[in-house]
Formats: sequence, structure tokens, C-alpha cells
Amino acid sequence: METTAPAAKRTGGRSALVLGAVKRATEELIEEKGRERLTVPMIAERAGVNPTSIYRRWGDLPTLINEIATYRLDPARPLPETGALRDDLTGWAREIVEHYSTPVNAALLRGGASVAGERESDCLRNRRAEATIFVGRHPEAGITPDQVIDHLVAPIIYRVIFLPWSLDDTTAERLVSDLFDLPSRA
Amino acid sequence: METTAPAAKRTGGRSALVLGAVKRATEELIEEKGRERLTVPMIAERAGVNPTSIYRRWGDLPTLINEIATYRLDPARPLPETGALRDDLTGWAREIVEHYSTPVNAALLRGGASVAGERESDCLRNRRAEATIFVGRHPEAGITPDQVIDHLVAPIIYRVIFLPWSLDDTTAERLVSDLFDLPSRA
DNA sequence: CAGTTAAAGCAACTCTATTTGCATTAGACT
DNA sequence: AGTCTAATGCAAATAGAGTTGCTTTAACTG
Repeated sequence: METTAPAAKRTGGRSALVLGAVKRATEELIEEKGRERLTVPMIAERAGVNPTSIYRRWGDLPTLINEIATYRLDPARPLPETGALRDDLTGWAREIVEHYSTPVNAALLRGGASVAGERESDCLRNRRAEATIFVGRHPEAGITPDQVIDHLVAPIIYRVIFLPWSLDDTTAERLVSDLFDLPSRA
Repeated sequence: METTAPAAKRTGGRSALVLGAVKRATEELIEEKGRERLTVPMIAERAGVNPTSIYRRWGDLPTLINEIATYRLDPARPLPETGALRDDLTGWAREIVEHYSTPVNAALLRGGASVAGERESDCLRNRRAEATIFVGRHPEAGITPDQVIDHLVAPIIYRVIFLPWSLDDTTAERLVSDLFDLPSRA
């Protein structure tokens, strides 16, 4: 039986080159033309690769886009660890805002959005994992991963997608501030 | 010169029928197949309309989807007006959650997301207008439209798009509660 | 209740995405 | 090195999207 992944047999050399070229080409083109005007042959040409190779590897464009969107922000990068939850989250949120301020990444996110829900393709699942790490370090703060998602990640992502012009380098701090300081109101 | 809009000349009768049929067909199909596998000819067939008519009216699929996504939640519907901001927002948020719990509307939203940013196609602009009305009625609460967007609308939309299974009928209240009650923390 | 013409239909055509079978290249393993 | 075969390339075939010119229908106007 093969519950264990089929495991790609050839990962280096030419295959890796193609992979990289396709990835790069997709990123460039999605930024230039946007998700809606992107096609597989277009990517293939830019990558100097045969379209067939793309179809055979990924099956279709949505799959390709989703894969790239998911792993763009390195899941292995170091996370802020200042000792204070608020500072950790501020640094982290800043990084996310900055990341998605790049047109490439914003475009990829929108592409990811259009295929989300259909499969297990939540290209932001890594963000949730990271949020969990942060709050786990400071249980005394009484903040839940869900709250971080709802009040920090969600607003950023929402604005990236629908109101990109509204993002600036004060956004992260403002949101963290809301998260911690929203006073009780009558 | 025609800087002034061409202005549609025929709005009733057959035109209206086509419009309705196309709208309905698009909604059905985007739910069935998802944004990515939707095509104009497909819609035309389901609607019993000639593809040409769609191309000529809307130009392309993204435009069509965006238009439908924008006006799905009737902008003229009555808004909650209980006298208390918190209750208004709770009712409103509930309505939004319920709206997007329908697969059709969720799919349309994702479709809207994939074309957002590229044009003035913020299919959620009406939500912002509504938020402004609510906080405008209760300036004493000290809540801004931006905060409503960030902490109420954004989390809902985020979950609709990426984590649809996480929405339930407690979501709206939870978010409003966070918005009002998030205690100050160290 | 005509006349005008916007909007829809139709059909042939173009263009481009996607598929498929086969040949070629080159990773991985011995 | 040599073998096996996964992965790519190539090219022809298919399919379906989108375009265009023209015809027909029927919504508005007077």
C-alpha cells in the first residue's frame, strides 16, 4: 500500500530548474497581468518551458497558483520573539503587511482566494500556525489564536484583497493596538 | 464627444429577461463548479441565451461576476436600528454571516476577490457605507468605521473565503463581543 | 401604432488553451 | 559507468473560448 506519499523520483537537476523557472514566471506574470489574464502557455513561454510540463505537473492553473501562494512566505523563517506578546505580534503583523504590500504577493493572494474553500487550499494556514505559537508562549495574556486571526490577520488580508491602497506602515500597529486596547464601551 | 455615459436605452422586456437569466445561471454555476471552472459559453447555455449577448454586455467573465457579487446583498434593504450600536452591529453581522453562508454567495465573493484591486471592483464597498451609517448614529461610542471594517467585516469575509467551515451562528456575536469587550491587557 | 434602432440571435471564423502519443533527455540507483 | 525510467520536449490533434458581420426581434419614442 502507499499511504506514504508516492514520492517524486527526480527532484534535482533539470526538474528543479523547471520548477524554479515556472515559479518565477508565474510570479512575474501574475503581477503584470493579474490572475484573470494569466494562462499556462503564457507562463510556459516566459519560463522557457513546454506547456505540457506544467499541465502534467500541476494539472491546472489554479493548482499551480495556490501552491505558489501558499509557500511564498517562508514557513521556516524565524519569528519575532521579544518576550512580550504585543511586541511579537506587532513585528509579525508588520512583516505580513510588508509581505503583501508587494504586488506579486497581493496578486497571488487574490489568486489563492479564488480557489479557496473548494479544496483544502487555505493558503494562509501557516499564519494560523504561527498565531498559535505566539499566543502559546504567553497564555497569561488570555488571547486566543482565533482572536489573532480575526483581529490581526483577517483585517490585513481583507485590506490586501479589497482595499490595497489603504495599507500603510501604521496598519500593523493600529490593529495590534485595537486588539489589546479596545476599551469596554457602554 | 461621449464623456457622458452611453446610457442604456432598453431596460425592460427581453433585455430584462436576459439579464435575469444570465444572473441566475451565473449564480447557479459558480456554486456548482466554482469560479475557476466557469465559462461564458457555459452560462449562456444554462441561461438559454446567446454567448454573444453576454460578451457584448459585460465584455468578459470577471466583469460579470464582479457585478453580480457587488449587488447580491440588496443595498436598499432595511438596516437594523435598535437604538443601541452593539445590537445594530450584532444584527447586521448576523445578516452578513448568514448571507455568505450560502455557497452561492461565498463563491461569488471569492470570484470578486480574484478581480479586486485590479479595478475599482470592491464588491464590499456597500458594507463600508453601512458601517459608516451605524457608527454615525452613535458617535458617543467612539467606534470608527475602520474599526467596524477591521474587526467585524474583515474577520467574517476572511473566514468566508478561507475557512468557510468555521462560520456558525455564534460568529457574529463573538466578533461584536470582541469589538466591544476586548479588555485591556498588560 | 408606426418608425427607429438598441439589443439579441445566428453563423462562420479565429485564436488559443488543453490533450495525447511518441521521442528525447537526464536523474537516481546499483 | 550503465540501466531504468521519470520528467521534459515536441508536434499534431482537439476543443472550446472569444470575435465579427450580418440578420432579426422588439423596446422605447413621438
